[in-house]
Amino acid sequence: MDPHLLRTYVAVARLASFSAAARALGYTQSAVSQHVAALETDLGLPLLTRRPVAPTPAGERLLEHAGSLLLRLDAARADLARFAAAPRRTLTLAAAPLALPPTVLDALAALPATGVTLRTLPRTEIPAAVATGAADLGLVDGPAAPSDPLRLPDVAPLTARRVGEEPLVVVLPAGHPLAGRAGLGLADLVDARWIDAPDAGLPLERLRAAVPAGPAGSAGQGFPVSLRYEGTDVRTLTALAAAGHGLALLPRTAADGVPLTAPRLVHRVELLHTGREPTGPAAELARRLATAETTAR
Amino acid sequence: MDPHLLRTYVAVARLASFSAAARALGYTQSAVSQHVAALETDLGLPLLTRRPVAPTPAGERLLEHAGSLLLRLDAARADLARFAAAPRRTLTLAAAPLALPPTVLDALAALPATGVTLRTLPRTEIPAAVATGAADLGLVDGPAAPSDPLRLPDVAPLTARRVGEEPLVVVLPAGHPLAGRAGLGLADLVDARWIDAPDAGLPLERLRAAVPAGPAGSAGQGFPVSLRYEGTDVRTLTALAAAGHGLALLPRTAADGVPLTAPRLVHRVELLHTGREPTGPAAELARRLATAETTAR
DNA sequence: TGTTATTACGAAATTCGTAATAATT
DNA sequence: AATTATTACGAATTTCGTAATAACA
Repeated sequence: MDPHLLRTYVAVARLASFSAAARALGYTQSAVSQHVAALETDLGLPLLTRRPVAPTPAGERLLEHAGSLLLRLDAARADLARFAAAPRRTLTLAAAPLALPPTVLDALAALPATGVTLRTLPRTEIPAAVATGAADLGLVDGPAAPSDPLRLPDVAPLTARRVGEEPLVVVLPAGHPLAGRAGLGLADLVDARWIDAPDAGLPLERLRAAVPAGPAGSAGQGFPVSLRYEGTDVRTLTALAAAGHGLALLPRTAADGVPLTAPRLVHRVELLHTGREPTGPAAELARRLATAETTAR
Repeated sequence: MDPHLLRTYVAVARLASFSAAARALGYTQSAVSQHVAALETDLGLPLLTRRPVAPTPAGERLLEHAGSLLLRLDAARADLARFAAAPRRTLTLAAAPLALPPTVLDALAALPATGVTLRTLPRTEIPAAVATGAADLGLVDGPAAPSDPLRLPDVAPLTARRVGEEPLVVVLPAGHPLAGRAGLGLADLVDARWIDAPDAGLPLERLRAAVPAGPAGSAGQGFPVSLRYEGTDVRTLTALAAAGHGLALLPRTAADGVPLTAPRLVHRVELLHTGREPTGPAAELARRLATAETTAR
């Protein structure tokens, strides 16, 4: 299972064409065909049906493996490359949309302004961005039990450090029957209509798992979805919620809303960097965030 | 970064010798030397010091990456191999020492007796055993917030399903001052002496993270260790605890002890299998455990 | 001096492109 | 008929072993 073979196999499967993959990779049709054939004989299985080109069940499965395998390979190479590289003079920061609370923005503003690049990505892509060196530091967020670390996909040995934790609020449209209430429990809201915004907001899937059983034997799996928003723009999400498309759960500083009482969950932000100590501006930011965290407690 | 090169590099680093690695891998000294040289030029870094043979800092780091990388490769190959393999007639079960509650033992006993092999492993090795095909099914356990999934290292796309959850108890020696108490909170015990038994018991590290802040501003990191036990034998652990070497936290069915009141944690057991549906006896066991779980609720 | 890593070199295997062939729409 | 995958084949490269060399202990 040579990574080269895997890479071409992935390209062929994604483009659904040997020749297109060959063009994309700078190979010949012939070479691509040979790569796929070699992989198939190595594994002893057909991976693709030809005409139309589509992965077999085994091929589908290989795609899952290949994705994280190739990602890890890139991550390893990038990590090793940092040993030889000169200390960075610039800072590239990859942040999930809700992972920029005021503390982080302040620390960022206080940085001696070298070239800072800030990039917003869906939260699931942040670890990969840091691991492959596309970003020097990452800011991930998510719902978590108070003082529990986030669940992050491990693409490489990364270090995560908490830089913020705040309550969650529910964004309700003005006329909503619950709008007057001072505090709500998540369990009160399992039957409400929700906006599923896995990238801009918090993935509902996590909430389903977090709410113990549902009140009074509620069947189904709670948190029914009225609208799905696939972008990363938080203001769009709050606008949708205010307009009555459904409820949305956000950290307090991201939106005005009704606070959740005694929530089992908080919104947590973690700073992500590679296993070794960061250097240059990245180290500076990490230091500022660390002190901001400890003094705030 | 050819996997072959990685594999020989890992062997050389672990055996601290080119020639020993060559013997172990069925290569020549020369070939091994060339492999390492190729890897070093590819990455542009020295990975090993010679005489004595030891990894450089970059080499250390590569070892971390290589470990999970090669594991994932094996896992992918094993997973794909299952597509071609005949349905299994036997069942190999890899279980952590505390991951065999009565429900599981009952289900196992009720199986139409084909060849069943049960293997006890440290909990950290269970996912790898399942992913690489060394076991058909795995049973992992660990402390978790009630109805929260366990945190498992993702070596491959595995499926985990809860098969049991029970309270935790503290094993105290007979004369212990707290022995009379009906129920204890974990926070009462941060200053007690503990036995760290990451394989036989529950890793203390997890408890440190789980207990919010420590009572009355307790400094340090709580749960001081008086003895470390590295085996997987639960009876040894309970004996050590009873003899007064320190406290141990165990699931209720594994040991008599003082129950923990209102714990933020329970002991949870999950059944692990590969992403596709298991076949043969493995499927049978999974089915029995699923029904046992739902009827027990 | 004995063990162990590196280097030189050649045979064998592999990899990839050209070009011809076969199969599908 | 046109596009696209496979196959045949040869040149270039890579890989691994033998054997000589060099560097420790």
